[in-house]
Amino acid sequence: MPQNPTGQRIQTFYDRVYEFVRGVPAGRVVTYGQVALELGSPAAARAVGYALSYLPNESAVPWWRVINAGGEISYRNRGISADMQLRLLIEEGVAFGANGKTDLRTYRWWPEG
DNA sequence: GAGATGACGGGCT
DNA sequence: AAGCCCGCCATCT
Repeated sequence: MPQNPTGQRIQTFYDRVYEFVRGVPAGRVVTYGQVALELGSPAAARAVGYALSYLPNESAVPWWRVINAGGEISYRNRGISADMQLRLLIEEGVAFGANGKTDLRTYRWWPEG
């Protein structure tokens, strides 16, 4: 983990991504761009996805509740992980249509609200 | 410091 | 509607 000269732990952008995502309740979702926005870097959606790519599937951080702006599962069909994400969300009550999309107006979560 | 990397996003064809 | 293209960002070499 990165540290400053005095040995104190530096909170990187990635750390802040994990912190924010941990606050997303079951049955709700957020988008990559939204997380970036909430963290103060509106255009860092890509970096958000990159940060989540380092998490193991069994992470305490609910990475599966983060989807793209189109209401779809991303992950580029990389192995079984995309299927796992879809399954986990459905188990939590997030409905997906035959087009593979969910309704963000219904399931999107915003902090403090 | 320049170049590469990506689970993105929006605009244009 | 489905791609393609390009800008953006944090990190790592």
